[in-house]
Amino acid sequence: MGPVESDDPLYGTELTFLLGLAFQLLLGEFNDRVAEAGYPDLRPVHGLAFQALGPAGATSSELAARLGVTKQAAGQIVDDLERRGYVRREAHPAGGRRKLVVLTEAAQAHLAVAGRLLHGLEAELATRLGAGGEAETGAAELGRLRTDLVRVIRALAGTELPPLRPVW
Amino acid sequence: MGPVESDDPLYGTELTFLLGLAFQLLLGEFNDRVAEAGYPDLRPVHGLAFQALGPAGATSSELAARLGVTKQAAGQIVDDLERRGYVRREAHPAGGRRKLVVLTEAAQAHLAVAGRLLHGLEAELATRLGAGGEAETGAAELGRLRTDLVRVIRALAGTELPPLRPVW
DNA sequence: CGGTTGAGTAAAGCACCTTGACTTGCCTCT
DNA sequence: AGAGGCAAGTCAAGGTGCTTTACTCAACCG
Repeated sequence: MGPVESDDPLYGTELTFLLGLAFQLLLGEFNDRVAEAGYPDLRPVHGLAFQALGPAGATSSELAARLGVTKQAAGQIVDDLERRGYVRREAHPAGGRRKLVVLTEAAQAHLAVAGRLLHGLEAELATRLGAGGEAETGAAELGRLRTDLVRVIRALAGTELPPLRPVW
Repeated sequence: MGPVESDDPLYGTELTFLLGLAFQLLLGEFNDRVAEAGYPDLRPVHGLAFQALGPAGATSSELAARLGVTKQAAGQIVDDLERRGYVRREAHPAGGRRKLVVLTEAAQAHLAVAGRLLHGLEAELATRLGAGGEAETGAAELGRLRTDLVRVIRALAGTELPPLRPVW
């Protein structure tokens, strides 16, 4: 039988530290799998950009606001993704200097793959958690964790959520 | 009565995203308070360095290993902290080229303040969570969250924990 | 029409880290 | 003792990903 978590030295460490470590480990594992799945040079911010653009596309200034970066930084990200065939700049229906940045099929394929990988990873995690021999299933534990995290986020941020940014 | 979290649109988002957002919000709040408490230019990595050095001090190569960076980067951090009076380089008892990096009283005072701020923040969070009107107290919820996080971390990393690094 | 607004871009700077190359003190092996 | 190796520390250069500053260009509005 493994260590009981209340005996684990980790249990006494700061909540912030635990959150950071869990996030880092999960994101790192996800990123490794994304790389293995044929996207070695797509960083998490690229996936976030794909999500922020969405099926309808957006201008790069809108993208900047959604990612929480300057419009210059967003422009560089779009340049990079365009060069690699993940987005196109099209004429914007509203005219002006505006350009509509839209996802190519390559980006949509990546989104689908990334979604599968995320869910697969979470399912694996549930299995590993459930294998401890406790009465509770891993899936139930992850559901509870998710609920608690949502409550913490709402307590800290209210209804308006900030963009997820690289942490320090 | 506030929104029930299973109705919250956040509930459907990825676990990784929730972890990242919770971490970012909590760390950001902590960092703001550290700045207000008189340490406007101490970043989280500096606090981690203080913890990694500990009461006995360490060489900068040891510090590098504990922070998960190159020894050059650790050397720069030590240079910076030394210039600002938070650490001193002393002769190492084991001799050689080694130098023992030790905390000054300023750093120890900072560690004490940071510890108070972290615990205060967590206590506030517990109060806010408990104010929802549910049967469960905020402190109980945070204890459960902590337990779940420890289990997730152990499932992903095993017994050897990697250093906490900036995330992407 | 002149002025303002806002999207996009270009250039430079900066924070923070890496890789590469080197010096220096000690230890080991013959 | 002397040669070689090893590990700590340090210089120097490079690179990434962002910001700040400054500009151009298109539409709108009085």
